Amino acid sequence: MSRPAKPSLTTEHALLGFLHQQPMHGYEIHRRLSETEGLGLVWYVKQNQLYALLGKLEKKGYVTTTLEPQPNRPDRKVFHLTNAGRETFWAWLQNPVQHGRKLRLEFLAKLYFAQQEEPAVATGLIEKQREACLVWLKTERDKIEALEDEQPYERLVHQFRLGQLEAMLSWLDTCEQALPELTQLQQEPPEHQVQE
Amino acid sequence: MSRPAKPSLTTEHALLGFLHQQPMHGYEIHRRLSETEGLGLVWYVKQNQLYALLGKLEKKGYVTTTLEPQPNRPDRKVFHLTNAGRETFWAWLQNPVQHGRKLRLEFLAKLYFAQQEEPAVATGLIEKQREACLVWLKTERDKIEALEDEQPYERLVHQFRLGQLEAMLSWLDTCEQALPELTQLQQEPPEHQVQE
DNA sequence: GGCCGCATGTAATCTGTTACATGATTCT
DNA sequence: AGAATCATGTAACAGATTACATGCGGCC
Repeated sequence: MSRPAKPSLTTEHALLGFLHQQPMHGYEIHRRLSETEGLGLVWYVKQNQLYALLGKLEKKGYVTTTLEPQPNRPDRKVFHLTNAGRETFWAWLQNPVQHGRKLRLEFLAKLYFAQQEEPAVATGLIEKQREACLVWLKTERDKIEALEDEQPYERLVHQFRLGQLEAMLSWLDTCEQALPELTQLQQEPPEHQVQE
Repeated sequence: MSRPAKPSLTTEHALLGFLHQQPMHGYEIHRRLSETEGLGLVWYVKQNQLYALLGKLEKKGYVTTTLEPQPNRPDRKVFHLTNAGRETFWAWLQNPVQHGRKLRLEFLAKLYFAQQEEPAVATGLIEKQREACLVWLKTERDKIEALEDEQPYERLVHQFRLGQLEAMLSWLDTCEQALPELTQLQQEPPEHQVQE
């Protein structure tokens, strides 16, 4: 009788984003993640790990698979999003990351997919992330003030985090300004076609 | 006939720093890492993982152990640095970290131990780290320039990294300025005494 | 009586990496 | 002839996390 348990929303949910665009087979996802453009710049997943992750997503019921025979090649295993998968993806996409160190990978991945949706999705994500960052920032500032002039090492630690957070916040502003430019690219005709 | 292989210098070498101060048993190291002061603020290692790491360091020949009987308690297993351990620690301590994401944990750990040595050790570490960061900074700047106005997502990715690096560099300056304050604390009498 | 501190670990699990395996086609 | 591309994986190992295990003394 185990309940679905917590979704916990980690980076692997980003894979659902590819299937949200259209059903896709593993090799194709790997090809996209291997490009030096797009998400591949931020997140590279090794081929074997990718297949393992896709298998896990199937076991959790986020995707189903169909086999597409190829002449003289192994069958393509095409992954399709289920409703549960779609819901999980949306939840993942719209929630900010809960730690500063996750901006580098996970937030950038969210932004990548958010930017391909309605502009409002990306705007909302950025706004929520900014709020989260501001809370962390305040915490660090308070800690630094509380330390005053004692414990110089501890102060340096918090100043490091503070500096990183300030840079993140100012970068989030840059993101917001770049959004129109970002979303207008989506209007151009798609380049990749999976079905023949 | 396997050679010692590369030392590879990871965070676990930080443990050697505790033993550099004086021989110590596992529980004592854990106690220090559990404090909200000092290194514990940056690096928390779970008890069982700590024992595993210490065992690994012993197997690699960086430490030796002696048993110190306790009345009504399990024997203390006291770890002592070997010459190999001392050399490895110094190499780890003096070399900058090789990726920006390692500043948060590993560089801060290096700084913690460096600050307890001669001021020149900390100064040298900061300077080397600054040089490494400047190289990364230049790489990112070049990439951003090369992109010009195309590929706005890619530009955002590099701008994120650039912002983090700039914050790191400015923080390294703060570190250097804080050094005198930091090292003068070392002159005060030690608070922790292991031997009775 | 129950929890915290002292002091040590082992075992099972999860996650990720490296290496290995297959087999046809197209490019150089 | 050899390498790269297409397309899928398995097996072995390394690392960290979680849970489990022991046992005494002192405090509330």
